[in-house]
Amino acid sequence: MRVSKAVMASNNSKIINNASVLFRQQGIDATSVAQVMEAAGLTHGGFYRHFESKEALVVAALDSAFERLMAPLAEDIETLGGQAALRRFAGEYLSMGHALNRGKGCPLAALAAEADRNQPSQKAALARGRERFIELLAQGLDKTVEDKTALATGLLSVLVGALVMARACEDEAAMAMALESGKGVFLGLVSG
Amino acid sequence: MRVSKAVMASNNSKIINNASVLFRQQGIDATSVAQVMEAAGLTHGGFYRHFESKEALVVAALDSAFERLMAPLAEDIETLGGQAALRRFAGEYLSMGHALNRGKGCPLAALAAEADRNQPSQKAALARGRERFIELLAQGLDKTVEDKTALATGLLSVLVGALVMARACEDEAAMAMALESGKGVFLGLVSG
DNA sequence: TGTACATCAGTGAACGCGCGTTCACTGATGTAC
DNA sequence: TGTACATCAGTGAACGCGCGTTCACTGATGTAC
Repeated sequence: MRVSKAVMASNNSKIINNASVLFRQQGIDATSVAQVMEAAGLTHGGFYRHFESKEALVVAALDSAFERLMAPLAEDIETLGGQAALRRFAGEYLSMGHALNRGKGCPLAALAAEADRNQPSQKAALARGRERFIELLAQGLDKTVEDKTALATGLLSVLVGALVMARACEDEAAMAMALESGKGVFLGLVSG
Repeated sequence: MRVSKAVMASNNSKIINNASVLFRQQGIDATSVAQVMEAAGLTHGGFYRHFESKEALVVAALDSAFERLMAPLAEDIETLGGQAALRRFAGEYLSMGHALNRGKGCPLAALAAEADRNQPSQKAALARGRERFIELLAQGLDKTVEDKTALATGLLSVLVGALVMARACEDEAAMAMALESGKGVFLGLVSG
């Protein structure tokens, strides 16, 4: 039956949040609309009162995941200063916790390869997140850096590459080495 | 009807090669057995004379893709020497051609995130390729490098990360910057 | 080398299944008076 | 503020579809004599 506007808004958030986690954990194609709705405590039939299609949900889930990943970095840049914020962010991004918890992690590492191949709207959401990410990293760089965007682009590649490779490891020692080597490269580049 | 052993072996190769390309182009889940068989000029029913399951084909296709990617590097290390071979390899790996041609490119960049989530045999094939890749890169490093495996691990992250991020770009300028910045980081690390 | 026959690679229809999406229905919500 | 009613969020069955896999069948291959 009909629910109040407040409940519907809450359900909408639940759908997006659960989808965001499930997509990153299992992949987009491997996650069904019914599964997302069940995780949100609803039945699958009601999905289309919230989104026009699964594709629209994917875009909303990607945007939400990017927002949650980057908000803390944006805040840290304000409060701690650029360099300290970048170092702290890299420490968290390249942590075992992040490598072992895809569902709450970086959407680029989890979904770039898949979303890339999907509909243009998904590829666009991905490219949007990637650009905001680079802007934010560039913002944290020292003023003396010549081409901030170029360096930030390189930093992002290091972060994403190290995380993806860490997750491709079968033992924790190799995983730790992938993360550590990435951290070393990142810090070396930031310090100049 | 029955075909000769030679024809069957040729068909087997065609199945693996076409699967290898299609998986990288479209993703594993998004590529059907029927599609692979059609690309090989066969009908889907005969698939199970060649492989026990789709999963077994995925493993064979991954192994084949890694072999084709790394064989030229192994050869170059022998003939050109380590440093020159690594520089040449990075130039090809981080080229627009590679970024635009997923189907014949690096299986780590195309499939790491997806194969990781699939059955253990697929994750193992991926980890196997990753390890061989690191060994080969380490082999190309200068003798003065302290921890070759650690550095090679970092190099691989840079390669894969830059390629994945380049493919996530919507315009070619951003794509070129992602590749170039990755190349810069890679060469800086190799030169010490 | 020639013949008779068992083998089995490839065919194409069929299977059960889960997918994204649609729809008639329900009943609480929100609104007009 | 109270009442009558239109709206619409959520339900659960149903849709067509493509998937991985199975199977009876075909007829050329490979082998035993």
